[in-house]
Amino acid sequence: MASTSLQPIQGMSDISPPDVYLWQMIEERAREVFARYRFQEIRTPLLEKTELFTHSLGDTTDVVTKEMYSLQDRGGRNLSLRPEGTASAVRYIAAGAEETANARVFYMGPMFRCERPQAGRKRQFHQIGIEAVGAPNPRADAEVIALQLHLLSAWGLEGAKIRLNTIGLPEDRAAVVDGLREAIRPRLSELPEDAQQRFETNVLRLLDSKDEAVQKVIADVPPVIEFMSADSRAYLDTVVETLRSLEIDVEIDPSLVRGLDYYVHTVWEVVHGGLGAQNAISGGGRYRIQIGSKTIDGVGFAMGVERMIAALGSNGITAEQFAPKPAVFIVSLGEAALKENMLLAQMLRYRGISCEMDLGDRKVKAQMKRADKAGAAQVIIRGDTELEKGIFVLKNMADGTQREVELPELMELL
RNA sequence: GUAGGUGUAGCUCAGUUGGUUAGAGCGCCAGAUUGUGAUUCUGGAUGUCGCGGGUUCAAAUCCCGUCACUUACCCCA
Repeated sequence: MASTSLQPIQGMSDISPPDVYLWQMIEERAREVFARYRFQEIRTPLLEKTELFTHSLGDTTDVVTKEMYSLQDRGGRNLSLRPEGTASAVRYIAAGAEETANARVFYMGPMFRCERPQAGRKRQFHQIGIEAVGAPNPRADAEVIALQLHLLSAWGLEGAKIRLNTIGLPEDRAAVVDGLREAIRPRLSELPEDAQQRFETNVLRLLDSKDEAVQKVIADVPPVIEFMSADSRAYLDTVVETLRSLEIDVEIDPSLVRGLDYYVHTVWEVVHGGLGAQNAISGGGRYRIQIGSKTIDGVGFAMGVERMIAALGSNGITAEQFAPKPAVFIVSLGEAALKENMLLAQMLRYRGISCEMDLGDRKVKAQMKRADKAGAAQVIIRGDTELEKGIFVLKNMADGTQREVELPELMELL
């Protein structure tokens, strides 16, 4: 058992081989898909002014009030590790000129939230996300959702579902809140105490409560869309219609709400079974963020990589399947051969052939065993006898056959 | 912040009402005739039983504390 001082801090973990190969696969395929949809990568700092997050996410949201890693630098500036990626991306876009007005960007990297860790929740976790900036257009929302599904299939994920809803425009918010309160008020006494408080502070949040008593009341409440303007309803209709024409199946979930204040219109979540309580692998939506003197409209999503990996794992997709294997393993016997084989290995590596060898003076059997474990397709055996004759024994590990070859032929066969 | 669970070999875990040399499987290393890998057989190494204190003739086992991990609530990816 490792001593505690050797462990990373709570809620953060090392990603080591072979796990890292799954991460690489996910990142590589994401880049391929993003390129097809013409999204470009941006890399923003992990540390930002705290106010960037309080202003864009909402200064009463849980993420901002109790989950940020905040600190003061030596100049007394209030800084925070980013708890999500949209704020930074939008800051970058708002700072730019005309050409970024319709930016399509993606990012991947660590995010930080100082919460109690549990299944599917780390304090340092990783997100892959995109932002498509531009005036609200329901077709853009649909395209982003289509991209999201494309990603899932590129990764080989089965069994994910999309839940979609609208939370309307800020102008609708008052009507929605009033409408909900009106509908719930007669049964307020049925709710537990904390839910009654939320009735006052944030009624919307009651919709996705896990509390049975709350759900019972919510079940009889009309869907939020009924309190919205005709425009907001038409917006959702167009999103759904566009998705249908792309043959994308979504489930409308009137109870879906989001925890960040910047969302408008369309919001959605990708959920997957077999993940534990945190079953959302991705959250997305359309947003409107005031930043400086500008208002940025956009639509995007962020996927939790750790949760994605858990979902893939429940589909039987594991890191081992993506671990690279050496093209060739070199077995040596004798001092002179070992020395020559290191030179051979170097030459092969410079020619782009991945190659592993044992630098000790272990027995052939032990070296063969290691070659097998490493998954080498072929093994070169060269001892002092081969060295004298100027030949190489090349063994095919799959069928066990082997032959003696000279250097030119060896190079051809590798 | 609140509540439950767990902490024994590199990994997964067993350890019976406290009883003396703490186990298994996997992995690792070595051997089964001379330089050949998935199998089989034989042998071997490795533990401050999370840490600290207490009860006891005796503690991995009981009690207290502490740390870590884990699951769930809140909320979120």
